[in-house]
Amino acid sequence: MIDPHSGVPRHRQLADELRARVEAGDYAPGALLPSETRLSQECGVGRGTVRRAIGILRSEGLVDVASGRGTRVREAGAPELVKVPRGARVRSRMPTPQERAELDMPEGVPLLLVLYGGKTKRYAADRTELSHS
Amino acid sequence: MIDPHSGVPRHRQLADELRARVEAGDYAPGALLPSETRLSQECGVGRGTVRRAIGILRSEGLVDVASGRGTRVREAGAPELVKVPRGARVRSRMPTPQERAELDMPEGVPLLLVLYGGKTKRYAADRTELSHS
DNA sequence: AAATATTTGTCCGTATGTATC
DNA sequence: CGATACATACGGACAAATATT
Repeated sequence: MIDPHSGVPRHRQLADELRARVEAGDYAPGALLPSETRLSQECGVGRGTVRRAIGILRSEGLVDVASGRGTRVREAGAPELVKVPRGARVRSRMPTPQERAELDMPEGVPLLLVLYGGKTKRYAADRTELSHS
Repeated sequence: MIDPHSGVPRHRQLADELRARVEAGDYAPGALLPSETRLSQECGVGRGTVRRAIGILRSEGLVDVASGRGTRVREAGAPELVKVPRGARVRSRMPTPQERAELDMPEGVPLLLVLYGGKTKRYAADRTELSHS
């Protein structure tokens, strides 16, 4: 449960708790989490605190939140394999909102950047795996 | 400036505005952004709204917030080059809090995962560039 | 089809604590 | 010490999206 005097902020405690439940399979992929109001009541914290906790899981790419529907554990799809040419460089960073829109990426998912010959190719990291061969 | 009637939430408008200023070099890397109270006054929004906007930039890895000091544009350090063996696979995702601590990563920075021979090596994406040669 | 309930999204105001200058 | 600035947290109020009846 949440301990207000532990020194750890409550929204972090709650995020840790929910993350543990997800990783333990307590909430399966695709399953709905309890509503914000419910979690607020059951955990004895304000709704804003619940939203912050869920915001953390969102930015970690662990859950998907949809207005009016609720919060679901994100399902991991099999990644597409992309071959990278020899000598290419690979980096990673979070996408700009524009890139997110263009590649139709959910929140909390990083970009994979392949730099080669002065050009840069972008891939959504939740759908892509790079291989060099 | 911020238009309360544009349909776009104010904290998003402000985040877009600040991001644009950063990318335009208006706030240089290492420079301090205006304080939350200042932004709040100048933009005519609540301080909570300012904090949410800055929170977005934080999760994008664009700025660093330090208690009592202010909000700074993150400086991009020269990345270390890591060589990747042939046949290895590369993925990327956001780190768990534990991984963040172990690798001493700031917020909003993804992980680079190199999978090779059943093992997985982790790198902080803001300090690492992968190459195969 | 329509009304209602549920759930998330936004915004505000306020209060308290902690770190820095 | 005081002033400034960020961090956390709560509460209330609506709005918007979706689900349900």
